[in-house]
Amino acid sequence: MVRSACYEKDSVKIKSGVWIAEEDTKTPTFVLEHGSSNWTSIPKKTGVKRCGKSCRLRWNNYMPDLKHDNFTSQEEDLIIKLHAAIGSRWSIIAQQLPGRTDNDVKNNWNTKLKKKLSQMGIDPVTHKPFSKLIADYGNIGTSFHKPTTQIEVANKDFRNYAILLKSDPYQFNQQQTLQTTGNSSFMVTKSHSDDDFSIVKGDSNCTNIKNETNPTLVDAFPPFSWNDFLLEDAFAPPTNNQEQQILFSKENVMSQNGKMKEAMSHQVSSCSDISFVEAILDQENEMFLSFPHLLEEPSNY
DNA sequence: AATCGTAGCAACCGCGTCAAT
DNA sequence: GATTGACGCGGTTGCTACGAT
Repeated sequence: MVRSACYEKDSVKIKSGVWIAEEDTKTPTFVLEHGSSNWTSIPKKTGVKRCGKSCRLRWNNYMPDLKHDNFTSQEEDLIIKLHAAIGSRWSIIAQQLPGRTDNDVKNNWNTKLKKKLSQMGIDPVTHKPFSKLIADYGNIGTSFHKPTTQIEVANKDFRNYAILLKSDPYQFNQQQTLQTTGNSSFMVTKSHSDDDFSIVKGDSNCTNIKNETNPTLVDAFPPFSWNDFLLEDAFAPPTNNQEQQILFSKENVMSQNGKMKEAMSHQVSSCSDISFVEAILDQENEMFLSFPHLLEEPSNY
């Protein structure tokens, strides 16, 4: 189905462009009084000649509790770290920054942070130093390995998130939720009083989730370093030494999946609407637990 | 003073997903 | 199962302000 995002309905001319004061008064007043359950009806009820989508966007960007001042250096650091970990998922990143919208975060990234990283010699896409990218360019084809299985992808996500947690003690003293692959999300909790943090795989609709603690994942928080913003090379095979030290080795991931599975089993009792996709992923995880050799390098056909 | 280039921000657009019919 | 409509997200564009020439 192809149609314009904002189309004319009932012969009402849809206005576009900058919002005027009158429109800015009508829409928020209506939303505050009646809620925002049906955006398409709001233009009709308020008399504003905008499409519902436009009203929603305007409301989201100008809700009363939003900040409109410049980003602090702490906020910018957090954006960089989160971008390194999960990429340009602006809505998720914005959830970690109270009072900021995804549009704010995205604009700040595009106008300031990308340049900041580039000036420091760091590629804002891969979060690697340009020098390393150039060096790696010469090695393309010799050691190319993409994460292909569900567990390997999760492994990469966890490794990135572990880097994130390692490098940011001030932000992650509370429950944090990050969406990773597919419909899944992982909730990570950490406290400053000990070095433990817990990971559970969750569903956004579920509120009663039981945690499993894993004390081995992060041992200590080193001082801040820009190196923390650099992603581990996802395509390079680990050296023997790295293989031993890596936070989320296959065994760890399998262990994690076991724990997540266990955690999820607690969830099932409280969440009746666990998705079909999650069930399929469960089956896949169970298969890999039973047949660990399947985690080995895929065959080249 | 006029022109040009750039940065920052607001809004639009297209697509994917989901729910209702 | 197919269609339709609504919502949410990320990429992109356009406008405005401001500084440099």
